[in-house]
This record gives sequence, C-alpha cells and structure tokens, in this order.
Amino acid sequence: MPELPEVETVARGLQAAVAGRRILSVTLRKTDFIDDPAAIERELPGRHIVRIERFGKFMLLQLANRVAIATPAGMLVETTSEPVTEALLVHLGMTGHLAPHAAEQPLAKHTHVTFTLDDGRELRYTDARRFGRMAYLAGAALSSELERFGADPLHVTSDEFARRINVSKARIKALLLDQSVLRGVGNIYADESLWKAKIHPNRIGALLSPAELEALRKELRKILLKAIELRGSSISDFVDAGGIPGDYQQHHKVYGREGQACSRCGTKVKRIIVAGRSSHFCPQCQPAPRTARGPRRALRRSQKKTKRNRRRATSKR
DNA sequence: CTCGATCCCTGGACGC
DNA sequence: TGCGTCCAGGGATCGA
Repeated sequence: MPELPEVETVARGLQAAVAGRRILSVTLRKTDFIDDPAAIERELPGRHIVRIERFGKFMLLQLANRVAIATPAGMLVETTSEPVTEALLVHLGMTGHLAPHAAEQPLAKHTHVTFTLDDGRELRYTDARRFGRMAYLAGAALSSELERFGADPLHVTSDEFARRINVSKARIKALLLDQSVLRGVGNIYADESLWKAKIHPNRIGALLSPAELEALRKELRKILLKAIELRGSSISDFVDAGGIPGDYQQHHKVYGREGQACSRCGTKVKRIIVAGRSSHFCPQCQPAPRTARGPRRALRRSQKKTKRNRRRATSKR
C-alpha cells in the first residue's frame, strides 16, 4: 500500500526512467477513477513530461509543451522551488502501479491507462481496485488542489507540527492520517511512529506534551527516511517503477504484528480500530489515555461492524 | 469540529 | 476444486 516512502520510490524511478519523454498518445480503458477523462485525452498528447515529483501520496507528472531539462535522478525529495503550472496527478490508492513497459509487452490485467511515449515505450497505469485517482490540472485549479493538503512530514518544522497537532481534539492516529494536517502518512507509518514515540493512538492531539510532539515528529521523519532508503514497505503487492519490491516491511515493529512480542518490552502487540482503521500498538509502551475512549468503545464498534457485515451479507442474497 | 457509517473495488485468505 | 464469506484500506461524503 503506497504511502509517502513508496510513492517517493516510484516517483524517483519514474524520474530516472521517463523524465524528458514526450507523450504521443493516450489510451483510456476504465475511467471511473479519473477526474475528467476528456481533459486527459485532450491535453496530454504532445506534452513533455518535464519531471516527476512526489506531493504527499500523489505523484505529480509536471508537463510542458517544450523540452525542459530534467533534474538528475535521485535528487527527488520533494521540491517546491519552481512553481508547477501544469501536471498530471496520480494517486496509487491501494493497488495502483505506474511504470514504463516495452510496447510489445502484453497488457497486464487491470491496465486502465496507457501513455505512448516518443521512444516507443508505454507508460502504463494498472490498478485492480481502482482506489487510485488521476487528474489533469493546470494553473489555479492545480494550486488550489495542492493547497488542500497539509505539511510535508519530512520538512515540517517543530513549531508547525506542534501547531497542527496541538490545537485538535481529534485522536493522534486520526490526525496523522488526515492529509490536510500532514500529507503522505498512512496507516503503516502512523502506527510505527506512534510506537517509536511511545504514544497511544487514542491520545488526543491537544493533550500531547511538547516533548511527546517533538519525539513524534522526529521519529516519524526518521522512519520515513529509513523507509525511503529501503525503497518502501512491500506488504501487499507494492513494487517500484522497475518492478522491485521494497524492504522496509522487515523493520515493522507493530504494523501487521498483532499478538507478537513488542521488541522493546515483550508485551503482545494489540490491534484496535481507531478512526476506522486498524491500529497496532504495544499496550505496555504506549499507555492508554484515561478518557472513556478506550477498549469499551472499541468493543462496541467491533460489535456494530459484525452486525453490519451480517446485514450486508444477507441483503446481497 | 469531530465522529461514525457507508460506499467504492477486487484479490487473497479461510472455512466448508 | 470451488464456492461463499470476510477482510484490507484511502478518501469522499453524509448525517449525528
């Protein structure tokens, strides 16, 4: 599941592989995940892919009419120095892949978009679940779209991080996942950073101490950088633009480790639902808040969920 | 403002 | 082998 490190990995791969190429033609198949399919068919043919950047969990394929000089590969930790005025936004959702292929290579299942490039290759987007998103945006529409998102967790200052988290009565897990607070953090890295900073996912943002906030910011940043170094976590079917999986999943301390021993204290890792998402934590290292938001509520929720699934199952028949 | 509920979607795991 | 069922989850949206 692509979060910031995985998207960064794919973006770097694409920057090396297709930056500078011109798009000759576009073929769309399923389009229900595309904001305005006609705009893509109309605007992309003839455009050059100037460079590929990551923005939160999005990739921005910056476009231009003329050839521009591509930045060297590997220098791609998100830059905002030059204004982007025209871009294809790609969100990989859960199962999206964007990668170049030889034209003669057969189409993989669930290939929904093909861009034919001027060197004969094809840039193909595949996405089994179609939880991804694609949009062509330019000018004011592009900037206002990007403004909806919060700070980049790699570059956010202590002050801004504290300001964004500390004013909210929402739970810290929900805040970490909220793309308008921080852009790019998903379930894996939220759980991992909370474990490392010894903060329970149900804690209220406004009630975290300055020391806890700073620990969280630093650990989150360290974890994300390490994960980028290892080219992301491959837990379902994530692979980079060259088809190579990442290695960070071997470093997960709590995510996907329910029932296993906490590597710090040996207590069994627990899983609860917070903000509608699985949350993995160590009940010993990450003490629960005193408020009534703890196990009882989680229990009630899981009972409801069971009922809902039963209802859904019966109504289908 | 914050929350839960619901929907989108399909592959994979699991039970029988 | 095969079928039914459940589950995973990011994000949008709606109503409480």
